Amino acid sequence: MPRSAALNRELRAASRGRIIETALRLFAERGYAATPVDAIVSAAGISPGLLYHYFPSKLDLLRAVFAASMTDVRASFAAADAAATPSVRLAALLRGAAAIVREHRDFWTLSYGLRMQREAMAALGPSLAEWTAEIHRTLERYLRQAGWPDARREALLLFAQIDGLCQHYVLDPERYPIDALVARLVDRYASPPSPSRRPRRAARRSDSRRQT
Amino acid sequence: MPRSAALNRELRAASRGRIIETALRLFAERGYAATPVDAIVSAAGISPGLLYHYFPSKLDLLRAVFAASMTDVRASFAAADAAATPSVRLAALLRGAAAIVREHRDFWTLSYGLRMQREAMAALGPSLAEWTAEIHRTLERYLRQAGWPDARREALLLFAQIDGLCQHYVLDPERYPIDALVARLVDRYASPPSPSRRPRRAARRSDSRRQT
Amino acid sequence: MPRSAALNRELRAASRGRIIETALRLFAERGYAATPVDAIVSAAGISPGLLYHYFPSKLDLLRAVFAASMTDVRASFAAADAAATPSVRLAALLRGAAAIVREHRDFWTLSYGLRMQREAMAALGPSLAEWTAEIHRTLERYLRQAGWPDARREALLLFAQIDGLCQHYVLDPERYPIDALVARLVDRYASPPSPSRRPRRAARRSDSRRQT
Amino acid sequence: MPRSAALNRELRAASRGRIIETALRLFAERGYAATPVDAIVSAAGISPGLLYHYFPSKLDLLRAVFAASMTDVRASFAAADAAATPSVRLAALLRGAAAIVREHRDFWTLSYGLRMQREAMAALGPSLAEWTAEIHRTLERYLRQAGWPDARREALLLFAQIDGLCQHYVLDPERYPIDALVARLVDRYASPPSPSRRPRRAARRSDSRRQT
DNA sequence: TATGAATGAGGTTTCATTCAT
DNA sequence: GATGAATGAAACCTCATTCAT
Repeated sequence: MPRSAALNRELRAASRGRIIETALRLFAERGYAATPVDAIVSAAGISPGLLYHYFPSKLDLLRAVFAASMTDVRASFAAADAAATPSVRLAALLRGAAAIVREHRDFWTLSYGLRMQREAMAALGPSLAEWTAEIHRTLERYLRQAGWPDARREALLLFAQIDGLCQHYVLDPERYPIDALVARLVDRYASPPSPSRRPRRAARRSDSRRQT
Repeated sequence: MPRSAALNRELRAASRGRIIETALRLFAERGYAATPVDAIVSAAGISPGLLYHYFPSKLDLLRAVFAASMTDVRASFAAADAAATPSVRLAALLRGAAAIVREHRDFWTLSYGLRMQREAMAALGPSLAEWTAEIHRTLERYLRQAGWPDARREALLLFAQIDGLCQHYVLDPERYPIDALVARLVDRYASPPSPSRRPRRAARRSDSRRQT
Repeated sequence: MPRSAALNRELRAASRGRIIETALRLFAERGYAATPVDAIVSAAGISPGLLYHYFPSKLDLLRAVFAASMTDVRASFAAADAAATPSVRLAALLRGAAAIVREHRDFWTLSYGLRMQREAMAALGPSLAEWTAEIHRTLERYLRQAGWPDARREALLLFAQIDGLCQHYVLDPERYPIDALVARLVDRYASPPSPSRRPRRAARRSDSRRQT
Repeated sequence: MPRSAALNRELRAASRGRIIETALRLFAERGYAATPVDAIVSAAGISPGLLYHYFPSKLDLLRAVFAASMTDVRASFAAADAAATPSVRLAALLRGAAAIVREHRDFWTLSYGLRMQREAMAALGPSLAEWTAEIHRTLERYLRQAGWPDARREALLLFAQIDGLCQHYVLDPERYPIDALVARLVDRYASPPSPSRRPRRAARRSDSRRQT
C-alpha cells in the first residue's frame, strides 16, 4: 500500500522536524551541554525512545540541527552571489547576513556559543569551519573586484565587523539596530576609499585603476 | 602550635590561585558545562574536597574565575582612559583590547562561549553585561569628543568590529593578524571623516541618475 | 508498539511499592539520615536512576513512605470510631493501637526515631503533628463521653501511656507483652473511677493522723 | 612547673566540656547522623583538629556525650533510692524523672531519637539498655514493696507511662503540663488499688495487710 | 512508529578525618 | 593545646541511552 508508506514518510519528517526545532530552541537557550535530552523530549511532547529512534545520539541530533540550518544559510549566500556587480553582491551579502541572523536567531546563538569549544567543533565536523573560511574568501573576492586595496585584510576587518554585529544583535534582538548599522556598512563599502586620503598608497591606486 | 597566619595566607592564595587558573583553562577548552569538577581537581593536583573548601559550588568557582580576570581587564581600560587627547584615548583603547585578549585568551574564550546562554549569564550576575554597556558608552564618548558624527551608532559599529576581531583572534591565535588589523582600525579612526568626503555620495547619486 | 497502559501501571505500582517497602525497612533499621540511597537501591534490586524516576529526592521518598503508612493508620482509627458506645470505642482504639504498631512496626520505629528532629519533622510537613493532636482530641472525647473527670489531662496521661507501650513494644517485639498490658489498660479504663473511691484518700489521711 | 600543668588540666576540661555541650545541643536538634562534625566545631568556636585531639572519632564524641549526661541521671535516681518508705521512693522516682528530663532535655531528645536504631545503640554499648532494665527492676521493686499486685506488669505499664510523659514533654516543653501529670500519677500510685474493685485478688489483699 | 520503564556511569557535593606546623 | 589546609571515600543525584512491548 503506497499510501501508508507515504503517510509514514510524512510522519517521519514531521517528527524529525519537530525534534530538530525543539532541540535548536533549547540548545540555543541553555547551551548544548547544559540541555538534557529529557528537556528536548518533553518540550517536543515525545518519548525518549522516539528521539533515539531518529537520532543515534545527542551529538547526532546536534549535527542534524546544524545541517538543517546550514542549508538555509548556504542558500541565502548563494542568492547574494547571483547579483550583477561586485558592489551589489557585497551589499547583498551584508544585507543577507542580517536577514539570516534574524530568521535563524537560535541557530546563531547556538553556533556562537559552541564555536569556542574545540571538542564540540571537532565533533561537528569541519563544515562550520569551512563555511567560515568560505565567507572570508567570498568577501575578499568581492572587495577585490570592487577595487579595494589589500582586500585580504579588508575582508578580515569586514568579516569581524559583520560577525560582531550579528552577535550583538543576537544578544539583544529587541533593541539592537542591526538594519541601520548594516545600512551604514553597506554605504561605507559601496566604493573603495578615495585615494586622496591615503597618500602612502598612491602606488596601489594606480593598480586598482588598471583593474578597472 | 598552629601554622603561622602568614603561611596560611600563602597556602590559601596558592591553592585558590591554582584552582582558578586550572578552572579557567579547562572551562575555556571544553566549556563550563562540559567540564567536570573532577577534571579541574585532577588537573590542579588537588582533592575535590579542597576545591569545595574554597568555592561553595562549581558556579561559584566560575564567578571567581570571572572576577579574577575582570580585575585585569578593568585595569587595562582604566589605563587607556588616562591618555591625553580623545584620539589617543581611542587608539589606546583599541590597542588595549588587543593586548588584553592576547593576555587573557582563555578568559575571552570562556566569555564568548558563555555569553549566549541566558541562564549562565544570569547566574554570573550583571557585571559582564554592565561592563559591555560601559565599553559602548566609553567608545561613544571618545568618538564624540573626537568629532565623529552620530557617535552612538558609530560606537556600535566600532564595538562590533573590535568584538569580532577579538573573537576571530581567539579562534585562531596562531595565525590571525590581530595587530595589523587593529593598526588599520586605529588609522581609520584617527580622525573623523572630513565633511568634504560627503560629496562622494552626491556624485553617486548623479551616477545612478545616469543609469536610469 | 508501546506497552499497554495497564501493564505500565502495574510496572509502576510494583516498582514504586518495592522501593517504598525497602526504604521503610532500611530507614527503620538504620535511621533515615544513616541510610544511603544506594543501600535502598541495591536492597530493592533496582538502579539509582529508577528510584529518582519515581521520587525526586531522598526526602520525597521519606514523605511517600510516611504517606503510604499513614493511610493504613488512619483507616484503623476510623474503624475504632465506628464502635457503638464510648467505652467500646476507647477499648477499640487501645486495641487498635496495639494492632497497628504490630503490623507497622517499621513505620513506628521510623517515626519514633524521627520525631525528635525538628528539621526532619518540618520537612515531613504538619501531617504527623496534626495526627498526634487528633489522637489526643479523640481520646479526650472518648473519656469525657465515658464520664471521666478532667478528661483533658486524663487523655494526656493515657496517650503518654499508649505511646510508651507502643515504643517499648517496638524496641523488643519478641518479648514485650503488649497485649496483656493493653488488656489491663482496657480494663482500667472500662469505667471512670467511681466517686466512692475518693474516700480512700480520706481514709489515708486519718491513717496519717494516727501515725502522728 | 606544677602550675602550668594544672592550668593545662583546666584548659583540657574546659575545651572537652564545651565540645560535649555543643555536640549534645546539635545532636539533639538535628540528630546524630545528620550533624556534621564541622557544625559542632564551628558552633563551639574551635578547629576540627582540636575536636579530634580530644575525641578519636565522632562516635567516641557521642559516647562521651552520653557518659557525661548519664552521670547526672544516675545520681538523681540514686537520690530517689535513699527515701525512707517505698511509696515515698516511688514518688521521688517519678518526680525525679520529670526533673531530670527538664534539666537534660537535649540529652533525652537525643536518646529518644537514637534508641530506635540498632546499629547506633550497639555502638553506644550496653549502658543505655542496661539502665533501662534497671529502671524497670527498680520500679517493680518499689511497686511490690508498696503492695501492688502483679508488680512486674504494673512496672511495665508505669514505665511506659513515664517514658511517654517525658517524651511528650520533650516534644513540646513550653506547653506540656508534665508536673501536673506527674502529680496525678504520684497520687494514683500513692497506694495500691483497693481490693474491693478486683474481687479476684482478695488473697493478695490479705498479704498486704500483713505487711502493714 | 512510538512508548516509558529501566539502566548505570558519572556528575556535583559532603563530611569524617589527617597532618604539618 | 591548638590550627586549618588538605584528603578521599562516599553521599545524593543526573542524564544519555536501552529495551520490551
